[in-house]
Amino acid sequence: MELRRLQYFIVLAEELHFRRAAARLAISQPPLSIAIKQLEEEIGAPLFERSTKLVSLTPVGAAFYPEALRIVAQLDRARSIAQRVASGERGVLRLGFVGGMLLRRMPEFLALHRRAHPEASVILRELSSGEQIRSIRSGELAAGFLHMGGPVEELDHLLMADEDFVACLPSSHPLAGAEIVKVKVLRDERFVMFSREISPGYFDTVISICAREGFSPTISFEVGHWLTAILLVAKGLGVALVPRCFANTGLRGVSFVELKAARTHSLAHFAWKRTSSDPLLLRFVDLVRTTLSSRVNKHLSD
Amino acid sequence: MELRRLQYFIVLAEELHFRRAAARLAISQPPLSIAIKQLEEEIGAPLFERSTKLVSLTPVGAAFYPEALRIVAQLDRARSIAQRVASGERGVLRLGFVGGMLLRRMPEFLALHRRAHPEASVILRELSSGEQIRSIRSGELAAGFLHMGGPVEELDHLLMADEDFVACLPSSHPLAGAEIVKVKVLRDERFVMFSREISPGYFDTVISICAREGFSPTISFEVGHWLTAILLVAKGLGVALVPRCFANTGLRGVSFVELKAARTHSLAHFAWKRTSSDPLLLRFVDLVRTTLSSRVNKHLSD
DNA sequence: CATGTTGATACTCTTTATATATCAAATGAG
DNA sequence: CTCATTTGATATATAAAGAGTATCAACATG
Repeated sequence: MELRRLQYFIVLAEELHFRRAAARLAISQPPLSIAIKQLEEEIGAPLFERSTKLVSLTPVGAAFYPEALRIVAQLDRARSIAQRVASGERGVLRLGFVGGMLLRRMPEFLALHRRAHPEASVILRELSSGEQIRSIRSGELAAGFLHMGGPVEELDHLLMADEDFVACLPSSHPLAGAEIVKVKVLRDERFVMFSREISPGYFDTVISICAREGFSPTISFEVGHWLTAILLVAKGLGVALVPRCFANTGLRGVSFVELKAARTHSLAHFAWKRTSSDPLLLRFVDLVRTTLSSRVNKHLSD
Repeated sequence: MELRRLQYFIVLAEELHFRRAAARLAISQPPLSIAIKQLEEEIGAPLFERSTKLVSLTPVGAAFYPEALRIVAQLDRARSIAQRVASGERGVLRLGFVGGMLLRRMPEFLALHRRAHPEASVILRELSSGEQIRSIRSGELAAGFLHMGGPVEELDHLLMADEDFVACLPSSHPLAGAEIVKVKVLRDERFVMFSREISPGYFDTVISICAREGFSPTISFEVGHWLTAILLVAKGLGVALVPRCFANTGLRGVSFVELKAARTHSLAHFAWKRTSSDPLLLRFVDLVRTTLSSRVNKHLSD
């Protein structure tokens, strides 16, 4: 069953006149006669009753007409959906993120994206950086907010944040009110760390900060989520070294104190597959890039 | 947008492998590549991501796939509906009838038809014989149960009933209990008649029955519906001469008495347009014809 | 580095669709 | 009643599109 024949049928069913229908279709009359005949053969029954002076729909033709209309409508719908996905108006954007990104500019990017593409949806998955890299390369994720140790094959990335570390102390801690402390004064504290499995980069960075100051931290807890870590500190169960952005959590019971000469930074990245052609992703990358370069630092709360 | 391309797209989306998909489609691989390329041009965006070792759907292709499936499904549906209408399984049968036919075998035919074609629907319109003939010739009705004065151009018909007339008297009438009466004894009664406008054949027949007996009936009421006529008789407002089948109404207050030597019959017909090819009508004509010739006289109540 | 995949391309041939010209049947005007 | 006109169907030639064969470049594998 060819689509052209359906179009011919629809027009003829509306005109009930071969020559007029042919004119509307911008073809000559004979091919129309032939096409209708072929359609009737395929269905196995006449669709029109012809006399030299009158063309009318048979009951079969009358039943077929609305169905033919639906086919054409469905076809337009399919084309339109595909084109809207292609233009980035519509579609699904799968993004990974490590929890800390919620304290950086990620929510701002999401809000801008929603405003720019109200028909599009976003699926967020909280994953470690390593898992994100795997998922992005396999195509499971379109992009991710993560920490990259160095360049990764196939991935492009943007630097979202370059932050130094601050100490995260319970408010009850004697140093909680200090302006700035040396890392060394924390040598006898017990440390709450992100699990090395989840975030090896963070783990190693903290270890190296301490090592530079001449001690190896005593680890009381290794946790898998940043909220857990901060809460443990708030409960007085340890201290932590965290990127500065965590100072924005607003959680009670914790204080953040500048570290003297930490000299080690936390790099936050936005990364995606270089070869991807997903239009929504391309738009999102543009959005992130232009927003970052415009150096607007306001944070949208949602 | 050609349908074949859609089929190709669907198979390729499922196989994600040009050669396998081409094999499943029973074509060679190059035309498949070309067809997909054309489809992509029409949509305006790539549907597949190709590498020498891996074919995968782009987001556009993934969004297009279920829509393409729906198109094909809708197409099958359209074809199937048309074919079921063609086979008479499905469709609409528009029938006219004059009221009295409900007391003849018309309900039986309808019941048989419903049993034979449970998916088909029937639209019934109570119309005078003349209106039915016009509607059948114009195609508004497929057929009708009516009284035909004689052969009608374009129409075929079957004789459904050939009944003599009986007298319809109020139960309170002195002759109500009689076995048989002469028409002449009704000469001083007042007659309830079907309107000549609605049913000229009936009107003229009754007049001629009376005329043969040497009188002209006094008409008290002309009514448009058989129920009205019988009810008026039941209320004692007149008598009527009616085809025998009306004795089956079961209404209280009326008695039916045989007429001696009425010699005039009421012919009930089933008529349809000779040139019609509506499969449901053809089935129904067959049904009526075979049922009539099988001489089964039982009436189905529903 | 040779070999066997993959999908894309070039070219030919067949099929299909279309247009022009024409026909038979029916209608309407004179 | 006759002739011109209109209807949809048909015949034939031409142009477009589809499919097949052969081949290519890119990549993976041993």
